[in-house]
Amino acid sequence: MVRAPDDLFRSLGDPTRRALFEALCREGEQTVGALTARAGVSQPAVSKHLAILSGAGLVELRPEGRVTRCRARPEALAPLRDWTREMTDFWEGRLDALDDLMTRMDQ
Amino acid sequence: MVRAPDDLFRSLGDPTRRALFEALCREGEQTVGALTARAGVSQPAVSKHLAILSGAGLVELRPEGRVTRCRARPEALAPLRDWTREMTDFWEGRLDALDDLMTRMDQ
DNA sequence: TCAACCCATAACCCAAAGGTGATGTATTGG
DNA sequence: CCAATACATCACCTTTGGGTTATGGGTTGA
Repeated sequence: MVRAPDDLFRSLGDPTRRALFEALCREGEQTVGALTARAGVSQPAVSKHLAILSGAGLVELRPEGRVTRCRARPEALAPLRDWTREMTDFWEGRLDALDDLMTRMDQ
Repeated sequence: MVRAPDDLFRSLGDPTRRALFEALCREGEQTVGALTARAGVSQPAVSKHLAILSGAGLVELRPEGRVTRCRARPEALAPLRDWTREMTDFWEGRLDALDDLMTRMDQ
């Protein structure tokens, strides 16, 4: 089993990166320049963040002429969803087991 | 709208903390000492991580005599689940809108 | 009571991460 | 063809974060 969620959590842990990803999800494809305009940080910072998001599979970077178009890949969130569900399931599984135990003890 | 997921992503971004949280979800309540035994880091490090997890609401610390019992609170993952769903919904919403546009253009 | 135990806190170190400005490299409009 | 544009990369700085050892404060068994 891979440590798939690791890169995801790490990438989305930074508020600037989360904001970039959110903007792309909400508003669709945008260029690096457009993202930089509202990011509140410099263009190199945005480029670096986008590279990290791209590395985690969360963003696709598509160079096109002299601009680079960026689009979100929300499918990449799947391992994260799976992980949270797994954690909750473990928890509820243990509760069920406890419940069974109590029931058997009652008899 | 609060930025609730921020603390969650940050907390779970560290592999050691993720492992602690996972252990508590899988195996239920444990003392700090028991967690330290397999954490691969020192006891102070574990205590610090647990404090962070507790701050994010992911873990409940219950001092009891001279031990401190720790249990996971998977309910705290809810904002994370909501956020991922929101991001996916935005994405699909935009796809639907695009679909509608195409349909209308076809006519 | 007192020694052993469990844990939190303090003080500190070091690597990693996020930020910047400067610069390089294609690309394109005029 | 040349100047401007868009972005990546470089070199560097500062802060943050995770790690450690040392220590202190409560709790408990002997």
